[in-house]
Amino acid sequence: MNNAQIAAKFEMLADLLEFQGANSFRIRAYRNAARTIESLSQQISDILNDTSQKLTDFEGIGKDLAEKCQVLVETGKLPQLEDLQKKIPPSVLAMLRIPGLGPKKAAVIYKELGISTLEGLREACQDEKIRALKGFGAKTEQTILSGIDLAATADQRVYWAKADKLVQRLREHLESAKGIEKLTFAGSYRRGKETVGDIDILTVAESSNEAMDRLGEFPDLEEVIARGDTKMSIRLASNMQVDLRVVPAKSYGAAMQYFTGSKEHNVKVRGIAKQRGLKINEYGVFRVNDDGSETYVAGETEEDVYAALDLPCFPPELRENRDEFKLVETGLPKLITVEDIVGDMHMHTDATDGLNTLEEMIEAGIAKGYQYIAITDHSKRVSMANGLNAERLLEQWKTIDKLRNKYDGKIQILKGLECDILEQGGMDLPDEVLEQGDWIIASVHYGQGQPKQQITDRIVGALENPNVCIIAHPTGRLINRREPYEVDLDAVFQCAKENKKFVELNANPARLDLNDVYCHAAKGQGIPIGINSDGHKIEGLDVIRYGIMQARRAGLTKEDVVNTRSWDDIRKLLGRV
DNA sequence: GCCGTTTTCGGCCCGACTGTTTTCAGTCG
Repeated sequence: MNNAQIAAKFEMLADLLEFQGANSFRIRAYRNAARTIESLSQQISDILNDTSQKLTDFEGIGKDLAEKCQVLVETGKLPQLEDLQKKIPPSVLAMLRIPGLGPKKAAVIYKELGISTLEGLREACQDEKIRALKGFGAKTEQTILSGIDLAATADQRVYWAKADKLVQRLREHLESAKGIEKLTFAGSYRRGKETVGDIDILTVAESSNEAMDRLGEFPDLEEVIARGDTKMSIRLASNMQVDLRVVPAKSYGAAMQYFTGSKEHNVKVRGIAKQRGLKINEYGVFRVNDDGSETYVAGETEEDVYAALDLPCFPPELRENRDEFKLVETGLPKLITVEDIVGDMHMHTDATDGLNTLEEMIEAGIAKGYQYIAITDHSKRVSMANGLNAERLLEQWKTIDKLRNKYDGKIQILKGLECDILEQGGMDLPDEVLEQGDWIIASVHYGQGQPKQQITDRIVGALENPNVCIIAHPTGRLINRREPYEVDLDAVFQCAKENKKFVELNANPARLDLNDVYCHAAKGQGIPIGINSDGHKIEGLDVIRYGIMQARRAGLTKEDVVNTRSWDDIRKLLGRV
């Protein structure tokens, strides 16, 4: 049983306990543990087998949950969870996804009416049975009814890149309103998470009514969910929820801090404030006086808010309560920026499945101001993409030789290849061909469903090939679409380290592979990470910034990344000079 | 259920909005 599966069991247990009305802190403990487990770069099973480590060393995992992890790893089951599932049909949990219907109300519906499915709930609403329950009314019944269809799609999160397009439109729309003095998009969008579930907007405005009216005029609006004096929530036709908060200028920084999150980061910050006799909320930092009154200490800027707690202003990407508070002692890392990138080392041309010619891609690289690019078309196994055989590849490299004269002094053009790692293991093209290139990427495209050992052996084998420089998209995951393959990344990292090889952070917004947790782990091992576009057309080169966002979440600095260096320095890293 | 430089017990973040209430519980973020 892997970490994701263990975390899912704990989440399920938390859901069921919540439904039962259990102690809320106990429920939180399960959820915290699930989060911790999901962000571990090592498998729980490996930690259990390693006598030098204890599960209880990890935050949020105590004696009890460590034992439950062990039971899950050994048996794949959790007796406590199975007992609960016997009492509560899993289908009732679907009710919790209906906006406005939480565990308390759902429990009443289940207990009083015996309803356990969304269909049963729909019928009860239509028969006006829900409004008869204590604490319910006609309005609640209507909310539930119209929320049932939403429940199916409610927790769909969109790629950050897609959220960004929406944010730009919202920004333009709101900025044209009169009296909006400040405007920030907070939440997971600001933290640069790979996916975004809703949009949080924060403003300082002369009139909150005008700001809200303006949001109400947004063309994609489907419904206004709530609107009060300072807060408004709307749902767009795409089902995306947008929340707007209007705050006073002296609270703007505090509100930014508060609404940027993450929730877990803020819980920690609040705890630190409390230890110091301070209170922090979206309006500011306050000193709690002996008589119970409160004095405003800070709140105008985020820097002020953190400074009031003797904390540095954490970059939003680090605010996950992973290890950012521990980093304070040694100083926060200076996170990488788009400007640090001096080359792109993974792209395709129309020789295979790209849309633009070799020269067009080179010109695009020059337009980006890069020192170098690597042309890395597919190898022959990827027949669907018209992959290159030895003859066509060598022909392309000859052309590059000629183009190097033409573009001398403007950009370095590396002879590269994205060479397929074959299903049975081994590289798609022979070593005597590969060794004539500058930059060989190895990647898996076929046999993604193979067992862990087999697929790991293939990747490790590729890294041991002296011609290979880097593993592209090492887990193969596609966000929201395809799970990662069952690769043992510990073994991959170990091998990369021993052989002075690199791993890729593929910047395509659907891949972002490696993810933040594994990039952080690779950095910890001292393995350089290449952030590449995998562009299949000129505009495809623009995705680098999504990769940078992910890299920042992993705490990467310029020094951790391959293509912030000159090509000569990269060759040194590879031990080739 | 977790955690500890006041603590091994008694805390565990906190405010806005809605609906159903006559002062508050539930939900959400």
